[in-house]
Amino acid sequence: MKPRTPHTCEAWELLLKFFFSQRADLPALAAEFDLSPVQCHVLRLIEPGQPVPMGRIAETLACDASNVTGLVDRLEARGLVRRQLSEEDRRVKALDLTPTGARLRAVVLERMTKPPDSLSRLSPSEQRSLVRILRRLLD
Amino acid sequence: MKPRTPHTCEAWELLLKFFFSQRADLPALAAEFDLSPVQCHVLRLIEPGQPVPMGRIAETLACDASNVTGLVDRLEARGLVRRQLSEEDRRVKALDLTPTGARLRAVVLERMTKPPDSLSRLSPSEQRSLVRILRRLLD
DNA sequence: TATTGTTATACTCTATAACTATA
DNA sequence: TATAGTTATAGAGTATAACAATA
Repeated sequence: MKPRTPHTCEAWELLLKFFFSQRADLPALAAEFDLSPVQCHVLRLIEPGQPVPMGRIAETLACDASNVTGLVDRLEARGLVRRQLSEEDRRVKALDLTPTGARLRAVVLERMTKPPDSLSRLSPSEQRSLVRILRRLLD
Repeated sequence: MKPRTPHTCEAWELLLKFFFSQRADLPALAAEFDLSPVQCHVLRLIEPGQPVPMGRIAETLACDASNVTGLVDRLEARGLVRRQLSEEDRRVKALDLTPTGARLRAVVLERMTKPPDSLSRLSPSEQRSLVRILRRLLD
């Protein structure tokens, strides 16, 4: 009896392999901006003008809330983010980008979203298929 | 004038999004075996019976060689890996798995390569396309 | 001289536990 | 009592620089 989805495991193995092959670039990329990979991640999570509660950052990073304190301390010391007290619930502190932070975020994202050469080498039709499949994957 | 590969950036954005959505699971997965994500990575890089020079680990991890010393110290203290002096070049120390390490590696890999549900939900033909494209990507 | 791995040092990331202020 | 964030503490990952042994 054949399994119903014989290619699932292979697809996952290939994705992992691709993931690991790209992973090595992230620290160097972050370092270009004097950021750690996690700091990049945090910057990415805050869209300008849309403050995010600190607890939500911890949740998305899947880390303890206490880490976010130090993480934000460092970003705030560099003038990239601001802590805002929430009106509704005064326990909550929401993070917003400073103008400097918003500019840096834009540059970092621009740099991060530059596709690797391997992707550019795919044919247009392969790229279209990949986009279609990834959209389904992320639903 | 249209760019030649209009879907490249979108494909990359989607891949990044997928990576980040999966990334959060790795620390928890590693923790199931009392390993850090990087320790998992190192275990993964050593195939049983095929010793790997420490320098090659540093290279693959894209980190400084000095980190590998401590990393391996901890794995060795747990009886998972062994340092072997190379015959040809006595400066080189090659890493090999102990029987315990080889067993743990197998279990970790088995667990890591279990595809996420989102992948299983793709149709067989979508999975075949994905595999084909990823193979090209990794060439 | 150059290279492999180690040591010393400093900083960041991470978790746990105890704490403060608010709900 | 419960929750959001902080502080204190400890362990692990990371880089730089100086070092030993070997090439």
